[in-house]
Formats: sequence, structure tokens, C-alpha cells
Amino acid sequence: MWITKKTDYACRALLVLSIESDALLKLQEIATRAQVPISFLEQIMPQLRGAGLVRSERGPSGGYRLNHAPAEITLDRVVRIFQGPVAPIACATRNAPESCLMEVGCSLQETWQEVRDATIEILERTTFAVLAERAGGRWLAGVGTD
Amino acid sequence: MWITKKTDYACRALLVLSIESDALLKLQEIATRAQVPISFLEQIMPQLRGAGLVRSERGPSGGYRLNHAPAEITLDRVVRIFQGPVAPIACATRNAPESCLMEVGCSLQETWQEVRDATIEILERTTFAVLAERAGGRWLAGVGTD
DNA sequence: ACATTGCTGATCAAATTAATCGAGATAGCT
DNA sequence: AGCTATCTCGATTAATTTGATCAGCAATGT
Repeated sequence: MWITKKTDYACRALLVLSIESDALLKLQEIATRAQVPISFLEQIMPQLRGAGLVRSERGPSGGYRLNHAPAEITLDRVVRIFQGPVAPIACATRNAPESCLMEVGCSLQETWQEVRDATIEILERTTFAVLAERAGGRWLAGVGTD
Repeated sequence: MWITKKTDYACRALLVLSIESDALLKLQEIATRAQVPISFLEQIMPQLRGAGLVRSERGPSGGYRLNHAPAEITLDRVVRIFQGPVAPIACATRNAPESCLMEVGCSLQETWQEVRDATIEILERTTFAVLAERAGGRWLAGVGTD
């Protein structure tokens, strides 16, 4: 239970944008489709923009669109933006892990690292292209061939 | 960063007990060797006892000892005692997952489940026998052959 | 009895999470 | 120029979780 709502919401928003691919979507629209409180999304989207994942346009007829092809955005990337290092515990991060003060060599660390690596592996190979296809494939196809 | 200190401390305490195998260790001793604040451990150990993982004896010459062979205690078990269901997000627990309200089928859920399963697999196959061997093998041998 | 140890529940401070809100900036339209 | 729809940014807040500490009680060996 370590993915925060914020991260979850960000992923959902990106999923919506990935399904619509190049479309320019208003905050309001994203919020509705992703089922995210708009006032919260209001602080999430700028963060995604800051990280370079989306672009925005202001004024009426403004909105958000992806800044990269969905195939180039990994879940891994998004999680790190909002939650920092992916690791189950501070002594098992890939960079600058916190040192363990136990007398006996802490063999737990090794297992936490296994968890970390397995997690990262999955998040790295999961792109929003795959997610969009899985989620909206049918729905998107329906629109395309309409 | 989702393993809490409490869980971490509990694992470390069990690791110390596993290295000493059948010995009866005082709270104080466990606290020192595991580098856990004794006042905190004071509330952790009873929880482990409640879950049946350790036994305790009171009075002078009291202390704690394992209630099972280290090979029969999995990391998975300990994590669940202190943190409940192992899942990165509430919509991906194995029992009674929280339903997702997104319009489009939430394909993220599938990936969170992958993370969950990979994590559980690792935690289930890691026993304290393995951890003790990895941690204290050398040190324990040293004591044994002294 | 008394010293030593575990047991229990209350309490607490700090951090994190999950929002909400209002004022400001920007761009398009008339 | 002025109006309006939209994104932007920062402050604030309530609730929850985390990480501890402590006092007092219970049991037990000497």
C-alpha cells in the first residue's frame, strides 16, 4: 500500500492522455475521465509538466497533451517523480542507501533489494503505450472505425 | 519506502532470535543486537507473541525465544502482521480489492498486481533460516567452534 | 518480600497524505 | 481594450500514520 493517491492519480491522468494520444484535453475533462478531484489534479499536472512528461497551453482552448509518445513514458518514471527512489526501505535504495547499524550483518537488506529490483523491472518495462492499449484498445478502435 | 520501522525492527528482532536459534534472549539483549529502541521493541514483541511467532517467559531469567524453527517463519508472514495485505495499492490486494471508478478500464491495476505478486513471491520464499545463515553464518560458526 | 523481567495502555510529537481555495498569469475572442 | 476560460502557484488545513516514550501492573525466581 505504498503507491500514494497522488501517484495513482498522475498515472490515471497520463493513461487518459495516452488513450487520446495527441489530443489537447482540459483539466476538467481529464479529471472527469480519470475520476480525480480537479482541485487535486490542479497541483499534479504542473508537476508532470515540470518533469517534461506533458505540455500545457493556457487561455481558453487550453489544456494538456503528452510531450512524448506513450511508448516512451514508463510507469517507473512517474512513480519516481512523486515518490522518489523505488525501494521498500531506506537501506535498499540504489543510490546512497541508508546504512544499517545492526551488529550482525543485516541479511534482510539483500531481500529488500530483491523486492526493489523486481519492482523496478516491472515498472520499467511497463509503458503507457501498453497501458493504453490494454485499457482503451477496444474503445479506441471503436472510435477510430466509426 | 513502504516497510515501516516497526516492521523492520520486528524482522531484525526475529533475525537475532533466529541466529541464536533456541536461546532465551532478554528484551534488552535483543534491542541492543538489533539496534532497536527498547521502548519501541516493548510493544513489538508482544505483537509477535500474539501472532504465535515467539514465546516469552517472565520474571528474572525471563526473555523471548522463537516458537517455530526459523525455516518455518517467512518474511511474508511478518510483513503481514504489521502492515496487513501486501500490495502497492488498495485496488490490487488479493482479497477484496478496492474497486476502481475510472471510466476506461483501469489497466494500471494489472501492473500493480504484477508488482504485488513479484513481491509476495520473494517474501514467501525467504525464511529466517536463510536470513540467519546469510547474516550470522560466519559469526555463528565462530562461536560454535570456539 | 523483593528484585527482575515482561505486559499493557495511554499519550505525544512529527511527518505525511489528501485535499481545498484564492489570487494571479496567459491567451483567445469580440 | 476588455472579458472570459483556462492554467499556475502558494498557502492552508484536517485527518491519519508513524515512531516513539513512559508509568504502572503482572508474574516469577531467589
